[in-house]
Amino acid sequence: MAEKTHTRSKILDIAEASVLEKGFEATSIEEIVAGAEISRSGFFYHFKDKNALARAMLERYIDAENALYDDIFSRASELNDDPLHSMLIGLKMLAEMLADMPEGHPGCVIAATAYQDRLFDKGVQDLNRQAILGWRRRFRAMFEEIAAVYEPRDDVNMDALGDMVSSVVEGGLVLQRALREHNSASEQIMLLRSYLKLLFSPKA
Amino acid sequence: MAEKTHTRSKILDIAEASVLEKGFEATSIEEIVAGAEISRSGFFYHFKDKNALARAMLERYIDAENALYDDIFSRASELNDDPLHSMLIGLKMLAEMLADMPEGHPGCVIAATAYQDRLFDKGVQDLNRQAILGWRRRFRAMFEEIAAVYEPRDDVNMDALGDMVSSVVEGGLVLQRALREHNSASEQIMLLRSYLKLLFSPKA
DNA sequence: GCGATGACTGGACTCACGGTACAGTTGGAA
DNA sequence: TTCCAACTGTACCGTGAGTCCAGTCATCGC
Repeated sequence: MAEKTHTRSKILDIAEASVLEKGFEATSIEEIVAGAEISRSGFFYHFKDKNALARAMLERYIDAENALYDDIFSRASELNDDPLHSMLIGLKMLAEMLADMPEGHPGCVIAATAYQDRLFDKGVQDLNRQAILGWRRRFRAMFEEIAAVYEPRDDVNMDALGDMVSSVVEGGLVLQRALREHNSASEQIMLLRSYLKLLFSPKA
Repeated sequence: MAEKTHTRSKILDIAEASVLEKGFEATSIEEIVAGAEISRSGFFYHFKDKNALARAMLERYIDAENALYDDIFSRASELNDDPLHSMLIGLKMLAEMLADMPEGHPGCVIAATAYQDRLFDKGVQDLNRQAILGWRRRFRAMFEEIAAVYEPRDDVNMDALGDMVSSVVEGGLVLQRALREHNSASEQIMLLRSYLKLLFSPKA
């Protein structure tokens, strides 16, 4: 996602950092333009309003998240041919990555937009929805591949299981933020990993 | 939590409904006073500012959530003496309860305040934190009781496992909100139930 | 060299909303 | 009757989003 201009991407950088730190509403345009060293008019030249900014941020974040998942799980599948084991390796890598991000992970962006609903227009909300549905498909496919090899030990809804990755990440990030602990999200992912290990363990 | 006055609790009712529907920031005082049929001054008579309102809402919500957990898990333990089975019954009841709430569950309140951070004062954030820590202790104790009977099939961090209930509820609610599906949270709880079933299943 | 265009700046303005200040009203308990 | 809690009404301030618009400056095709 090469930005059209340097200024535009600079605005997005500053805005993202500020939104992650204190939320979208609490991030003022004043503050963004000060950080980006531009004028207020300059901001509105690039973004029609705060909604357009939210949309651009969300797009950027979703692309980054998809790239991250692509990277992690392709590296994991290179390390092990078995679909279950490569999934477990991938989740471990994801957990480590989250633990290494001291000031939290942009996953917040999804929850933040979800919880500020009417503040954003339909475009932003659809973007959010489509991203989560994309992750559902992605992980569902991976779980089906695993299930073809290891018969699941419990009868589970595969769509829900696909959603579980997003759910655990988001839930973990909520706790992490509320508790001011920096490892909740990675611990929750390790529990998901534990679940998958048991769910797809070969029958005795 | 009997409210001091009728008006005060009416304000909280209206505010809660509006916050659940569109978020805290998007809920204006103007709108609350119109709904409660009082004057702006009346609002500020009861609440020093929006922060005080948030705090009161959070307190009310946390009390209700605790009462809900008390109710569900005490009923569940009456239905079955075994700690694992009563936990599984309780989670099923929780899932059904969430599925029956068409317009979502106030769990949002926790995530909403978590994601609007700097908007609230330390008091509100601590309230949030203490509530989650309380739930961690509650469920951790229940899981330890189960683990005393059924040796866990995987080595898990018991604090993280205690947190998992809150995490799954919050994560599920985020998805539910973002996807505009009304059963994500209950499905995620059923997956947590499935995990616990496998984790504490008697060894073959 | 010239005009068009893209990327801005500056300033004046409106509006909504949170919040303050304070004087006045009302109904019921002591 | 007096006192107080629970309000109402009005006027006012600051902040931040968003609009409008005139002007600047560099660059690129012609």
